[in-house]
Amino acid sequence: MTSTRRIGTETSATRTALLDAAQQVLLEEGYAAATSRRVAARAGLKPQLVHYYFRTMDDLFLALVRRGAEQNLERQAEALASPCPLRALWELSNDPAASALTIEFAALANHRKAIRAELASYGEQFRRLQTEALNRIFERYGIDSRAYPPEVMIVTMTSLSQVMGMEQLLGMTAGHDATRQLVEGLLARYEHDSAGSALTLPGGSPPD
Amino acid sequence: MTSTRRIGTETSATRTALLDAAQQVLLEEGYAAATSRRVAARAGLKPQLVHYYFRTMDDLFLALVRRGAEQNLERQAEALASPCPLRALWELSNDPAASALTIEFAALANHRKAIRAELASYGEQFRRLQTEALNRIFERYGIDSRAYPPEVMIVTMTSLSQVMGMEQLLGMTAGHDATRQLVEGLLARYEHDSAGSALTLPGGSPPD
DNA sequence: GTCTATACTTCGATAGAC
DNA sequence: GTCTATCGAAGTATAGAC
Repeated sequence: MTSTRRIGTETSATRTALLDAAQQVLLEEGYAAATSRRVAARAGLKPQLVHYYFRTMDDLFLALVRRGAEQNLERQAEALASPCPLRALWELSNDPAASALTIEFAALANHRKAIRAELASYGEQFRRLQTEALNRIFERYGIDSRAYPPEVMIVTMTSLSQVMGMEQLLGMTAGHDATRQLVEGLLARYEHDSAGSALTLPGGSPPD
Repeated sequence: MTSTRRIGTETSATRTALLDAAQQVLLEEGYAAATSRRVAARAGLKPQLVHYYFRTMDDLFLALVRRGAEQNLERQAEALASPCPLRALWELSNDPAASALTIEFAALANHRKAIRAELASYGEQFRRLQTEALNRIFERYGIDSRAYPPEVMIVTMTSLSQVMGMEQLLGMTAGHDATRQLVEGLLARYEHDSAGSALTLPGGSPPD
């Protein structure tokens, strides 16, 4: 039969601290460094607590994927409901920390079946919600959905922000400014930037 | 002082076997599984040989990055010199194995300074060669480089193939077909597909 | 419900034998 | 020039104490 081993509560503050620590380690040092010892050390706790609250490391990563995805689903819903949904979506997807996390999760998913399934499931959910919203938005803006389907815009925006974010982490920036300018131009055609845009402030945007 | 420890020859067949094994493990199980023991086991050799030929695991990964990049630089040069350079570049970047390797290396580079530097250096080199070639091609095809700069096309094609390749590995395909169709349509506007296209040919081209 | 003592496995790396 | 014997550190996970 299955073991009688017990497991910590989902509402425990210690559990949350471990998740936070795991996310930090993942972002700063990569998933190969996200070991039970280092995660616990980051949280100022004993390594065995990781296994008490998550049993296996896979379970910890799964919990992290779920928590992050749920947070992002909320943020995306807000973006899509905002007065400038295209721009809001673009800025949301240009969060560098999110890019870094996605890379780690993608690499992790490449050889961990459970994580791959969870990530794919959330990914499809994101894309479905985006596509539904864009269908309505394209209609509102009068964009021809047959010549330029909403899914294509979604895939393109997602790809551009993801890869440029990744390249930026490596220190590569060739072609980024020109690409951003072109995207901004397209967005401005449909959504005038009266709602404060951090990316196109007059006077030129400050470098990072 | 520096240690007197010796190191294997660059031309050794054993060394090449270890590089091949490392690449396989990286592709199939991810970089966290690419340990000296597993790489050696895949090659049918003793783990200590990894450290004899590469001293540290970082050195092994660096050698792998260099070997892969040099191979790809050659393939890209051929593509750019072909009669349909845009299509050749698109098909080259749509190699799924290359996408998988890039993800692993990117994740690896996120927390290993030496690898990040090497990857960024090669990345800039790729992009520079691509941009130079596209400048000539745009001129030949009569594309307005100011409205649509070559770097933007490079970044866009690279991003699309990279992210769609990654998503495909996860099992996500929403929006891919429509996006590919649109890209193919754009390419066909400039380059008629008389030269065999591996992606659209019935019967397909043989895998490597 | 929460945490610790402990077992056992695998890791990177070196010194030294052939 | 090539490979092996071996070490100390770090990894996951469980059984049992508070």
